[in-house]
Order: sequence, then structure tokens, then C-alpha cells
Amino acid sequence: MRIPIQVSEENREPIYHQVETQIKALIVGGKLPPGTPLPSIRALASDLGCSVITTRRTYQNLQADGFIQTIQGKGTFVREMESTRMEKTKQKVVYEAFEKAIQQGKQVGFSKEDMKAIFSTIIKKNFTNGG
Amino acid sequence: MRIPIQVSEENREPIYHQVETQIKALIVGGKLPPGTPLPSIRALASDLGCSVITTRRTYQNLQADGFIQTIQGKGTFVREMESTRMEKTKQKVVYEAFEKAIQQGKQVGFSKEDMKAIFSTIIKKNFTNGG
DNA sequence: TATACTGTATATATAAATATATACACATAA
DNA sequence: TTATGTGTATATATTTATATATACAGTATA
Repeated sequence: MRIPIQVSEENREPIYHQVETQIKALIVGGKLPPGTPLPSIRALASDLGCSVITTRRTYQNLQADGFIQTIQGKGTFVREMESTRMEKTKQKVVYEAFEKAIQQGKQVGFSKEDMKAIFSTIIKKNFTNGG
Repeated sequence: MRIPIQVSEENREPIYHQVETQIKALIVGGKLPPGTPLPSIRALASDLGCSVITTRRTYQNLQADGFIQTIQGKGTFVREMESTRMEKTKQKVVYEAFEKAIQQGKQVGFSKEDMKAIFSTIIKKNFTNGG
């Protein structure tokens, strides 16, 4: 199986982390349903032009986070997960990002109205022509 | 001048960055108006129990970001800045945090209603009993 | 000038993050 | 069994982040 992943050398972010983030998004976004086999660490490494150890690390981290399951000799697969758990994961990720944004706002003395305004602006920008 | 800064050893975040963040917040939040002298790198180092090089680095970064100005032999001061520029800086920081949160949401397929709900929840949580 | 403050520059130590090579072990199918 | 696919473990290289000591240079004031 071939999955759409792009890594950038220029990006300061390390390879293993770029890949991790992208695979997480594919899984949580439903593009890779539970049970889907991921490319082998060697295939992925060859594809990305990095070492096997790096792809291995990526998969280890994803496994630690509960997104995938690796079985020695067989391969690596998107982990079976009830839709409720998947939903919770999605919620959590986005919730935390908003929490952080609002903390930022509070720290510099913004009122909730200030933040509502900013939120609305960005929502509009992001959901015009295709939302 | 003594400014209220707390660094934590347990925090994974490096000292220079903890201090940087806190001073930025004090400036942008208006607690340290333009022209205010900051403690000397030595005084601050002694206060925090770290080396002068570390506090020096903190100030260099803050200067690079345009928040303070250091003059050899005289000291380090909060940079003169028109209130509009200050306001823009505040806006930018918070704006970017929200942008990121909303991108996260989009990536996992959240609608704008989904995100509004999350936003409202967190706003309520943060502005009840003291907002 | 002498003293005691300021910031600056150079060289260095240490730890953590990142990436690797290579040999090993399990699974499966010819 | 043999060949070839999968993941695993150990040891290691390299770079970046973090923090430091110490000697230097500008500023102000007694």
C-alpha cells in the first residue's frame, strides 16, 4: 500500500515527526480505516529516502500513541478502534489547540469578546469558498 | 528593578525560554511599559540561579524579536513602541494560535459548527468566576 | 583616574535530539 | 527447508540545544 506522505528537508521538523503527524491525520481523518496495512518500514524508508531506523521510530511512536499496531514478521496496521474512541481523540486534539489559543489570549489581556472576534474572522476566512 | 519571574527546574522547557516567554507576556500585557529598565543580566542570573550567558541569551532573543533594547554599559530596556504596534503584536500572537487550532480542526474534518461548539465550551470554562 | 556598574565575545562542556549501520528474530509461502 | 518478506535490538555517529567560565569593552560616577 502506498500512502500520500511528503517530507521536506527544509522543514526544521524532524522526518520522523513529519511522518508521524501526517499518518495520524490520515487515520483520525478516516482516510486510513482500522485494519489498513501501512507500508513496511523498509518500503517507507526507501520511499522517503531515510533509514529504516527512522521509519521504525515513527511507527513505534504511533503505536505508543495507540494509532497503529505492529506485529513482528507480519507488518503494521491501523489499529482497531471504536468510533467513539476515534471521535474522542479528534475532540481532544482540537480541544487542546483551542485551549492553548485561549490561554494565549488571556495572558495578553484579551476579553472573551476580543477572542470571539478573532475566532469568527478566521473561521470565515477558512470556510469561505469550500466549507 | 525586580520583575516577577519564576523558572522551574522540573519544566522540560529551557530556562532561557521560560524567561523569554514571561518577559514577553509582561511587556505585551502592559506590565512593563516602554522604557522600563530590566534587571541587568548579572542581577537576573543571580536571581534565577543560572549563568550570565543564559540571561544574556534571553535578552538577545528578546531584542531580536523587537521587544527590548540593550545598550552596552547602560543596560537593557523595554523598547519604545507605539501602542498600535504593540496591539498588532498581541493580535498576531493570538491570531496565529487560533489559526493553528482551526487548521487542526479542518484537518480532522470538523465543521465550523463543531469548532464553534468547542470554542464556546472553552471560553465558558475560562471566563466563569473571574472573567 | 579608580571603581563598580553595564553589556560583549570567545572558547568550551554537556546533554538531548536525530539519524544511522548492521546483525538478529519472526512469518509466510515457494 | 529456503527465500524473502516483515519487525527488533544493539551500538554508534552526528548535530543541535542548552548551559557554562572567563576575559574583554563600554558607561557612569566618586
